[in-house]
Amino acid sequence: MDQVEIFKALSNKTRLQILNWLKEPEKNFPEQSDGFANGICVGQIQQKAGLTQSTVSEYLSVLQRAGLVSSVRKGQWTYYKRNEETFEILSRMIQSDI
Amino acid sequence: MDQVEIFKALSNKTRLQILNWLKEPEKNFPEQSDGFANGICVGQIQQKAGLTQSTVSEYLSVLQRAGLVSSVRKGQWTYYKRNEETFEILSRMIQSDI
DNA sequence: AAGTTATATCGGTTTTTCCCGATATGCCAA
DNA sequence: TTGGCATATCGGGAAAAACCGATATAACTT
Repeated sequence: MDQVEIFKALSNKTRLQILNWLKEPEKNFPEQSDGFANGICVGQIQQKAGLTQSTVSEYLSVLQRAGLVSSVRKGQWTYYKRNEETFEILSRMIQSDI
Repeated sequence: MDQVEIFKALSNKTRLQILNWLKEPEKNFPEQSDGFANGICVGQIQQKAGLTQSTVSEYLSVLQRAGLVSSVRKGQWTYYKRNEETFEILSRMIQSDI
């Protein structure tokens, strides 16, 4: 739980948007046809973000290293979803630690 | 209340330390002889941070632009203190917005 | 007015971040 | 096993951040 790493991950407009989109996958990624239980795959996120595939892939691993999302590989797809526990811890950390 | 600006301000170890020191001014800045009501002056913070005066001054204005601290000028000193309201808003923002 | 002290700002070097295109890897299908 | 698709990684150019030393400003002192 590296504070600086978390705040760096959150210091980017696109990454904040991605996290926000992942709060309501059904609403924000209606194109995804294979359910939402695993999360959302990189391609869907990339399309919505309007940045290149490499950039979005990199952004997602920044978020993952910070513990803000988790990923599952299924076949050729990697699905990302929010890790709500980290947000709760972070919120409490701001109230008590920082 | 610019989210990215706040998170950038928090993305630095020294700045996080400064915010933490300012939680308990009496404990962390016992050298300050003129009371704590106004906050802590730049020189005290600089000494504790071990960075140059210009760097610490710059850091404090980064924190101020993000709304995390406020400052008062008194004579030749500028006193900084935490702006607790921003931390509360931030904590809630993480629970609901982000 | 001239000197001293506290802070802010300016100009610069080094490191980090942003974002890209190209390439590698992993998985599936024919 | 060849080809295609999804994702990851690599190398790099441009912009921003992390510092610094030098200088400016502002206020106080004598």
